[in-house]
Amino acid sequence: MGRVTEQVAAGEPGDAFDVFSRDCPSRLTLEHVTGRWGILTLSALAEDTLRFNALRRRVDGVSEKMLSQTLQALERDGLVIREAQPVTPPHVEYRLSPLGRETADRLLDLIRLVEGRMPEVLAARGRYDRAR
Amino acid sequence: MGRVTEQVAAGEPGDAFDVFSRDCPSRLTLEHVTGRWGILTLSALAEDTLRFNALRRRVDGVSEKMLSQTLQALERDGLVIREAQPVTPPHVEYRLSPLGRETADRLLDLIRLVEGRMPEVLAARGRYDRAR
DNA sequence: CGGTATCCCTGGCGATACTG
DNA sequence: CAGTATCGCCAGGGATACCG
Repeated sequence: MGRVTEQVAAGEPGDAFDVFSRDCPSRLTLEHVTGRWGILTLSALAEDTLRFNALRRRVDGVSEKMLSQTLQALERDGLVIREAQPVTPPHVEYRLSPLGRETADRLLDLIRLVEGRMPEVLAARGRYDRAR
Repeated sequence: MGRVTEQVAAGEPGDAFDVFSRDCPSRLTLEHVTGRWGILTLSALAEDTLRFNALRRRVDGVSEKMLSQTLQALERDGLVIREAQPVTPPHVEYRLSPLGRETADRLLDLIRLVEGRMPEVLAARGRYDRAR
């Protein structure tokens, strides 16, 4: 189930890029998307097209360097589109590509679930910690 | 939008745990879930209840230490249930809690999307790299 | 404004060895 | 089998300074 090594049956195209195998490129992309700053960046851009510093304010705690790196990785993977207008002062906007939007939708689903169930999580933590 | 600091309006319970703010506990849980090994562990357990070493084999590349740490964090957050039978040799099974299953479902959605769109991603990378 | 370059250091992580 | 303990590396990431 899901462990195709050589060729892919037509109709199951996903199996060619199985994230469960160590050096599949899909694992790297998944890490860009679900990384500490990637997930928050994509989710922020799902709400709005944003400029660099606006994004930096929205993603609380991210450094300039990490935001820059994150955006570059996401742009390279084709999830984020960078639009620079050659004016002074510079004006650069970041927005989601169609694929970026589909990805962000999934991430938002996940975030909403986690946020909404935090009371349950906190209760579980209490029980776990008390048990030792 | 989404930035409640003190109290929550009834009917918008998610906003109490906004992942966008730096020290919200939900951000930590989200990192456990979407972390490098967390996402793969949860996804593996979505297919099957698994024992430690079976899990280790399924999540290609994970070390014993990291798998152990990952499982502890997920158990503490109430996403994974650890069931130990006191026999020799030890027999321990890991499975998803109801919340763990809901979470894993979202992760699988995301994984399937990324896996299925890798050709698109790879093409974007090619374009990006050629442009410099 | 929108970044890149540099420095520096912590802690994430792998490797190895050991235990019940 | 199912882990814990210990060590040590190096890359992820923060802080700061600087550039177009």
